[in-house]
Amino acid sequence: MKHHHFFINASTLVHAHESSSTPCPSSSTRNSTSQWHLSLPSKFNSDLWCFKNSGRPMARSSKLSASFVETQSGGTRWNPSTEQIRILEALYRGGMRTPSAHQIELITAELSRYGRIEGKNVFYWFQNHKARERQKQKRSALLALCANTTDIMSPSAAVSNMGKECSMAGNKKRCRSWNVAGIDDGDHDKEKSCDGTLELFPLHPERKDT
Amino acid sequence: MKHHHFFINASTLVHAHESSSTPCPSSSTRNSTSQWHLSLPSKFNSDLWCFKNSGRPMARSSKLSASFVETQSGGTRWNPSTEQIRILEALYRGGMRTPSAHQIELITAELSRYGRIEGKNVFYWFQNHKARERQKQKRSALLALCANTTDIMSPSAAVSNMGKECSMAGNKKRCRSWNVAGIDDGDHDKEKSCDGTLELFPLHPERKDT
DNA sequence: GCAAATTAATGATTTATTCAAG
DNA sequence: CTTGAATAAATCATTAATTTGC
Repeated sequence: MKHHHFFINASTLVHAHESSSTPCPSSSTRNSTSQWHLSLPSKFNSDLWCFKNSGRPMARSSKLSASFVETQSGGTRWNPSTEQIRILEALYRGGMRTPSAHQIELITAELSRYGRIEGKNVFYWFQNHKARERQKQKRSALLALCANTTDIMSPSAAVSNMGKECSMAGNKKRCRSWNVAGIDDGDHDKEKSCDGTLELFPLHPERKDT
Repeated sequence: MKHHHFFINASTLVHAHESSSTPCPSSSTRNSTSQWHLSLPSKFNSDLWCFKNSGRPMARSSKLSASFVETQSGGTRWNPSTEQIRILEALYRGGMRTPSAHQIELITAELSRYGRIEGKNVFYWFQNHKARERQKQKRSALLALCANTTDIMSPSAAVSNMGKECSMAGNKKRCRSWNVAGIDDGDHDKEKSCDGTLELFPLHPERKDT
């Protein structure tokens, strides 16, 4: 996980000619912001941010596999070149986390010199990278913490719980019971009282430490 | 699954009471609402919510600050366990923001099963968590705006623009452009340009493909 | 050595939150 | 209370690594 160097490059940059079919919609309706129901922030909704998968159908089904996909000009997902990755990581290290539309533009422009790339790729890259860095970090933190506070009773439970909110199977079903004010989870157990004041908890189902 | 684990604790409340040197007047005036200039809802004024640091003297003296104010039972400040955090966050997500005195009682009772905890810990946790969530959000909003306007190469424009809604005004000096709020990696390489506006890239150092 | 099979990474989408404006 | 804007978390899907049998 340390070294994601992809030896792709050159092949991808074909983009230029292949984009044949309506790069960004085109013709008439370039203002269609919803071609991607992606919940992109409005700032990304300008036609600049069409994000239409470079305009192709996406043919995600037929499994044309390796046959000629590798001509990736446009049929496959973005495959960042080493240069692109290097730059993106440098930006990330520099503190960039959620680039603005304009920044994405610039970045895309710059990175396009190293292979095909679109704004959405940059956008997603930061989203994913940020999330995964955090995840990585969190995990180690939790593990450390977990080691310290074994208060959960069984390490296994603790571990499994780490990521999930209260899926502690079996043992402590009392999880859903405190859903106080609003936003109900939907899993209505008998214990739920939702009135916020009373029976916030199962009221001492068991005890477990100190 | 959220992950804002704040290891808050009660340290903050120190200031509140120490200022007047009447920690929890208690004895006679239990109805004194102002012992904590914290804007505690009146409902917290019952003696139940004296928050007298668990009944100990509280060393109301000068600047008891962090020294030992939080010397809860053991001598250290509250250190929430993972379970406690998990539960508190679940409640927060469930919509709880400012639990009533009764709710705090219940929550404290429940959480005490996972480690030492007092009502004030719960109370302050919600105060802090709410505040920090808001802060975090506001900051990212500002940053986004900042990033947008200041963009990559015209700080001036940016500044003028952001005056309108970013209170960050003056003292924020417009952040380091991208440098978000979050968990900074800390591993900054030389390429960091931190001014965010200029030299996002080496600006075309060379070319290498196509 | 080479591919099919398997696993690990990571790009792309969807879903759930948050706060606060209306 | 409802809804808009924005983001983060969770998840889906595909590509690259790698393992394995020959």
